[in-house]
Amino acid sequence: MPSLDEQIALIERGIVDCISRDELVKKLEKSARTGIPLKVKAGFDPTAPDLHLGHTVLLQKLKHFQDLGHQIYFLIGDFTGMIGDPTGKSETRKALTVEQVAQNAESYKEQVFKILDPARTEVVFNSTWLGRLNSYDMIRLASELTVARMFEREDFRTRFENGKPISIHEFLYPLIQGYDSVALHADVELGGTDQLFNVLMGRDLQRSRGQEPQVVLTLPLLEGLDGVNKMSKSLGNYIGITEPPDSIYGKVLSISDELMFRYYDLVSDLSRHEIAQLKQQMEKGQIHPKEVKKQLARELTARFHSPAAAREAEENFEKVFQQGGLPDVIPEVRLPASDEIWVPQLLVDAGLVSSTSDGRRMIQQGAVSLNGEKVSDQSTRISAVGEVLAKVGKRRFCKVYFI
RNA sequence: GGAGGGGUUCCCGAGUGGCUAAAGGGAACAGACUGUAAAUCUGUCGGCAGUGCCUUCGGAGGUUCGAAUCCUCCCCCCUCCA
Repeated sequence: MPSLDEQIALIERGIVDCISRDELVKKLEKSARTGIPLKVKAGFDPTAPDLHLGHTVLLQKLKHFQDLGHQIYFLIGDFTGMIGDPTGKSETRKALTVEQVAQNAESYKEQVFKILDPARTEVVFNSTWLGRLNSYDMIRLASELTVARMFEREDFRTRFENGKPISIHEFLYPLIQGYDSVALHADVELGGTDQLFNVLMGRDLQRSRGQEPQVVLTLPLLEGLDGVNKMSKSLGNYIGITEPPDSIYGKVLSISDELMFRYYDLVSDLSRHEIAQLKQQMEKGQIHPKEVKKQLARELTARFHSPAAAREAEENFEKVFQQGGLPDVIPEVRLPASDEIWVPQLLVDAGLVSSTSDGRRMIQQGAVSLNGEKVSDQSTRISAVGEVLAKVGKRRFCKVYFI
């Protein structure tokens, strides 16, 4: 077991808020003394079982606690998932069925254990205790806080001020999340900085029910590939941890140089010292920025796949994008043979463009080639026999077999 | 319950009878450039065998030669008053 100072240093790496540090120290001391591990909780939304790099910031921190011998509660918010979130502010979410939740949970486990140690992770569902609350319990829970307190949360306040709808039940979400901490007797809760309000709610409720309040740690939100918005599936600016090696590698390499160091800070296993060194060498011109980025891409690809897969992804990338070659794996499509086929139609059938109009546009823009020959006339027809390699833009390929 | 405001193409948002497939911005895609799928610049951005036709402006009807724009009913959202 590392010393208390070492433990705290590890825990504090990369975090934004720690409320409060004194309490954290006391809990760690007590745990060391009694040999009872701390209960560390983090909640996840059951509607999106595709974890992305942004989630791993939090998972890495959970891993730190695990490495220090503490107990992780990986909480799946299936109760709220089954109710659905009808705010409609982003996409309207549909309520999930019991089967879907179970399925998603399995998918979660598969992904999460790429990072966490299954032996020290308890996957829990908040429907276990929330499903047992009756109306009376819910109203009593709701009586424990005020509307004014709710408006402390920026999201609610701005939506209200901008005339955007807020459903009553949205006020219940922070309460429910806080109640989870009560039910689990959580010692520590982790969340993104956007969750600060919600996780603090757990402290209030624990206190009002005579429990020792949990320590709250918040982690920065990882920016998505655009470098501006937070990484999220709905914005499409994410790197999913189950994506194929080529895709992970390529996406990492596509980020800006500035964002690259943000990623290093938040998701790399390198020490702060090593990162600072890389940065310095790059600024001095001793290392090319691209090399620094490749290193990150290799590290992350290897983490979610394997070092071998990372090497292969790198070779593929260089082949395709630096030398304009072809990737090893090209999607294949079989189409019925015929005398001739209009090229835009071929592109639609091959799934390379969404409509023949789109296909014509691509041809106009000089983006289409067949067997390496650029197609310049949008009325081009080819005989539909044998096979043809169709390419749209730099990275949309399809091998078409006419049968 | 009363009064007022609003629902536009993937998103935000302009548009009050024809010149509007609908400004502008964002996203996305393509081309150039580049160490990169970054940045920048340029272009494209409803569908269709095609410069013509079809579908689109919350929904359904109606007025008109012609409607996102006018009328009727309905659905949804917001604000204020009660």
